[in-house]
Amino acid sequence: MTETRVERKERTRRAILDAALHLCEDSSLVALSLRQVAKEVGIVPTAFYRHFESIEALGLALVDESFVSLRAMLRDVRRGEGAADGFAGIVDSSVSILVEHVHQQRQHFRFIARERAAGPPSVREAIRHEIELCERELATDLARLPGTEQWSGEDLRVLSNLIVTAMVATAESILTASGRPDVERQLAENARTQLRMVLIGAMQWRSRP
Amino acid sequence: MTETRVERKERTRRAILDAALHLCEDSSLVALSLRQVAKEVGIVPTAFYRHFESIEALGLALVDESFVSLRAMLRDVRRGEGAADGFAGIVDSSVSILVEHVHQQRQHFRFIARERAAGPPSVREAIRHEIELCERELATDLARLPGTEQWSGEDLRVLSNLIVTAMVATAESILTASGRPDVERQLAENARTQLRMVLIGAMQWRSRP
DNA sequence: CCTGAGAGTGCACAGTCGTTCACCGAAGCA
DNA sequence: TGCTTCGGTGAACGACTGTGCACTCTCAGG
Repeated sequence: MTETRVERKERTRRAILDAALHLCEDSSLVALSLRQVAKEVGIVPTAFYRHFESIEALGLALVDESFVSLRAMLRDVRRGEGAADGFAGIVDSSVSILVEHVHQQRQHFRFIARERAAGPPSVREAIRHEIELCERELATDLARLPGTEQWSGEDLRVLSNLIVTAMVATAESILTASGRPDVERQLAENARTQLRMVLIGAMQWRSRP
Repeated sequence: MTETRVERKERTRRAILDAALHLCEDSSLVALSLRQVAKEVGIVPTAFYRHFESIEALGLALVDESFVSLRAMLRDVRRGEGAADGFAGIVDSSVSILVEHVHQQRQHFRFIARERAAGPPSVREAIRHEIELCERELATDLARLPGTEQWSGEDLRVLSNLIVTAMVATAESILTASGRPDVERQLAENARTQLRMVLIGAMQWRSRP
C-alpha cells in the first residue's frame, strides 16, 4: 500500500467534490441530496459526514474551489493585457482567454452561474463576495490604464462592475451554447464588440467633480 | 353563493401560483415540492393535478405571468422616453421605472432571476427566449434614436444585449439589497452611470462596413 | 507490538416525496 | 327534476430523504 491515510481521505474528499460538481451540472445545490452524492462516490451516506457537515458546507468548499479557477483566468487575462498592444489587442486576448477557461473549467463556471442565483443563502453570499473582490481587482487594473487618471474611485468601481457583469453574462451564454462552435464564436465576437463599446464610452468619460 | 364554478377554479389556480411564487422566494423551482404548494394553498396534494400536470408546467405558467409584469415595465419605460428630454432624461426615468417595478413586482423579478439560471431546462429556455424578445424590442427602439442611422442590425442587437444584461444585473442587486434604501439608491445611481457610459460609447460607435 | 483514532459500514428511524385510485358533493345543464 | 361534470378528498403505495448509533477494520504513533 503506497497510499497514506490522509491521502486516502483527501482522495475521497475530492471524489465527493467531483460528484457534487457533476450532479450539479443539470440541477442545483438546493436540489442535491446527500444520498445521491454518496451513491455517486460509492460510499455509504453516513460516511459523507466524515468530510462535510452538510450539503451547504460542501457548497462553500465548491465556491472556494471554483474561484481558484476563476482567479487563474484573471491572472491569464492580466498577463495577456501586458503582452497585447492597444485596446483592441487587450479586448481580443481577454475574451479569448475567457472562452478558453470556460471550456476548460466548464463545471466550475456552471456551478457559479447557477448557485449565484439559486444556491443556499450562505453560498449566494460567498459568491457575491468573491465577485465583488474581482470587481475591486479589475478597478485597480483599470486605474492603471491611460485615460483614467482623473476618474473617481467610485466611477472606476461602477465601470468594472459593468464589465464584470457583461463578462459573466458572456460566460453564461457560452455555457448554454456549448457544443455549437459557430454560435460560440458569434458570442465571443459579440462580447468583444460590447467591450469595445464600453471602453470607447469610458475614454470619453470624465468623472464629475 | 355568488361564485360560479369557473371562478372558483380560477381562484384556486391563482392561489397555487401565489403559493409557488411565495415558496420560491427563498428556494428554487427544482427544490419545490407539489405537497408544499398544496399545503400552502390549503388543498390536498392530488387536487394540484386538477390545475397543473407538474411543477414544471406550473413554472412555465409563472414565466408567462412574470413576463407580463416585465413587459408592463418596458411599456412604462418607452412612455417615459417619449416624455423625457435628452439622453440624461431618458436614462434617469428608465432606471427610476426599473427600480419602481422591481419593488412592485418583487416576486416576479425574483422568480425570473432565479429560475433563469437554476430552473428546469424548459423553464430556463422559456425565460431565455422571452429575454431575447425583449432585446429585439429594445434594438428596434434604439434604431429610432438619433445617431444610430448607420448602425448594422447586428450591432444594434449587441448593444441592446449589453443594456439588457446590465439592467437585469441591476434588478438582481436591488432584489438582494432590498430593505436598505440607501444601498438601493446607490445601486440605482450606479445603473444610471453605467447606462450613460454605454450610451456615450454608442454615440462614438460606427459599424464596420 | 499494542493501542487508539478515524474512515467507512449497516441498520434503523421517522419524514417527505410523487402518484394511484375510488370516492364525495355541489354546480351546471337537460 | 334528474343526470353529468368536475374540483376536491382521503387512504395507500413504494421510493427516497437526513440522521443516529453501534460496529469493523486498518493505518499511524507511542
